[in-house]
Amino acid sequence: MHAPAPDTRDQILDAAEALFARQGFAGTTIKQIGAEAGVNSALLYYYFRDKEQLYRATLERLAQGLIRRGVERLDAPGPPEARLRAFLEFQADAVASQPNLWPIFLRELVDHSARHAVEQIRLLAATVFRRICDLIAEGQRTGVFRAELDPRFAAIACVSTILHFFTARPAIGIFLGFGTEGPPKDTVRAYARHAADFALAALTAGAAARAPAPRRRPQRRTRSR
Amino acid sequence: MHAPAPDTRDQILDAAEALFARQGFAGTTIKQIGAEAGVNSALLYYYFRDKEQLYRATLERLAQGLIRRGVERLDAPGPPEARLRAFLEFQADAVASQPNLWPIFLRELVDHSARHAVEQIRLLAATVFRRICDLIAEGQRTGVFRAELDPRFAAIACVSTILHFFTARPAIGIFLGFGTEGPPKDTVRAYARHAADFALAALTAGAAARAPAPRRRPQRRTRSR
DNA sequence: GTCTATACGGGGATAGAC
DNA sequence: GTCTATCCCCGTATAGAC
Repeated sequence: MHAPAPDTRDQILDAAEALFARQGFAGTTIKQIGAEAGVNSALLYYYFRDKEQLYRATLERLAQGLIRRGVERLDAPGPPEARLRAFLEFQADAVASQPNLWPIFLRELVDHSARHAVEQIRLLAATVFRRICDLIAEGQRTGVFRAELDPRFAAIACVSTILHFFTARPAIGIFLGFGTEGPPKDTVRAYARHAADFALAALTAGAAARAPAPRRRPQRRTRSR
Repeated sequence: MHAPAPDTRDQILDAAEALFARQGFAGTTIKQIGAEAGVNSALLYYYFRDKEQLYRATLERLAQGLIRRGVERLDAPGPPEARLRAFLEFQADAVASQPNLWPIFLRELVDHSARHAVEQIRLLAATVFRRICDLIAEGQRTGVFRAELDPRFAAIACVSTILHFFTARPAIGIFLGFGTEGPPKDTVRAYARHAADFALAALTAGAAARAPAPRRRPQRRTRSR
C-alpha cells in the first residue's frame, strides 16, 4: 500500500511505544518521548491531538500485529493438539522477542483496567481467543482432549501459564536464584516448552485417547461466524 | 501481643494500601492518602520519612499475612495432591477476598520490577515457593505426579493459572462476555476450581497412578537442605 | 514542519504555629 | 500530634516565530 516514509511520525510512535512499555502512560513525559525520538516535544502535538491519542495509537499498532500473526498460527492445518502447542510456543516467542508487547498491555490492564484497549481486546476475543476455544472444543469432540473442561476456562488457563511468567518475571528471577532482572533467555525458552507441555497434559489427561477410531459423530460445522 | 491502638498510623497505612493498590505508587498523592485517612497530609511526614517508606510499609504488612497463612496451608497434613489443591484454592480465595493484595504486588512488579519488595519476595521464595516445590517433588517420588517435570517450573505454572486470571481480569471480562469490570464472583469461583483441576491434571497426567501398591523404591530422603 | 517560550496546574516536602 | 501556609520543581499544552 502506501509504503514509504520512515517518517517523523513513526519515529515518535516508536519512541512512545518503548517508553510507555518501560514506564507506563503516566510515568512517561512528552518531553522524554520527544527526546527519544530526536524531535522537539512540542512537535508531538502536531502529529497527535494529545498524549492519550499517541498512547492509543501505540496500542493499536501492537494489537494489529499480534492478532494477524496469532491467527496465522491458529488457522494452520493440523490436529488440534499440534495447533494449540504451536500457538503457545508462538505466544511465548512473540512476548519474549518483542520487549514492548506484553509490558505495554500489562500496564494498560493494571493502570487503566484496559479502558484504552477495549476495541483491541474485543478484536482479540473475536479472533484469537475464539479460535483457541474452537480448537479445544474440536479436540474434545475427537476425543484427544478431556470433555469435562469448559473450553473458555481451559483456553485462559493455557495462556496463563505463559503470560504470568513474563508478568512476574522479577519475582520468578528471585525464586529461581537469578536476580530481579529475571531468568536468562535459555531459562525462558525452557520454561516456555515446559508450559506448553503442562497445558497440553492438563487437556489430554486421562482423555479417551484410547477411544478407538475417529468416531464420526454428526459433528457440527465450525461456523467461522 | 501489644494489641490496642487503632492508631492514626494504622489509619494512614490502611488508606495508603487501598490507594496504592488502586492507583499505583506514582499515581497516588500524599494529599489523597491524607484525605482518605482523615488527617492532614503533612502529618504523614511525622509517621513516615517519605512517600517511599510509607509504601514499603504497606508491602511488608501484606506480605507478612500472605506468607503466614500460606505456610499454614502447605504444612497441613495430607497427601501432596490434596495439599497442593488446598493451597491453590486458598490462593485464589486470598486474592479474591483481599482486594488490595494482588493489585499492589502486581503494580510493584510492573512499575518497579519488584525493587521495593525484594526482601518480601526472598522470604516468599524461602517459605511458600520452596514448600510447593517440595510438595511436587514428594508427589513425584510417591508416583502420583509425573516425574519428567521440573518441580520449580511446575510450581510456577500451577500458580500462574490462578494469578493471571486476576491480572488480566478486565480482558477476561470481555473474553467471557462481561464488561471490563471483569467476571462476577461466581464465575471467579468457578474458574478457580477449574484452574486447580487443570493444574492437578497436568501434574498427574499419565502418572503411574495405576502403578499399584505404594511402591517402596529406595526413595531418596527429602533433604530439607 | 519544526522550533522557542511560556502559561498553568499540581505534587512532594518543609517551616513553624498551636 | 496535628494543623496552615508555602516553596520549588516539573508536567501538559498552547502561542507564535521561523
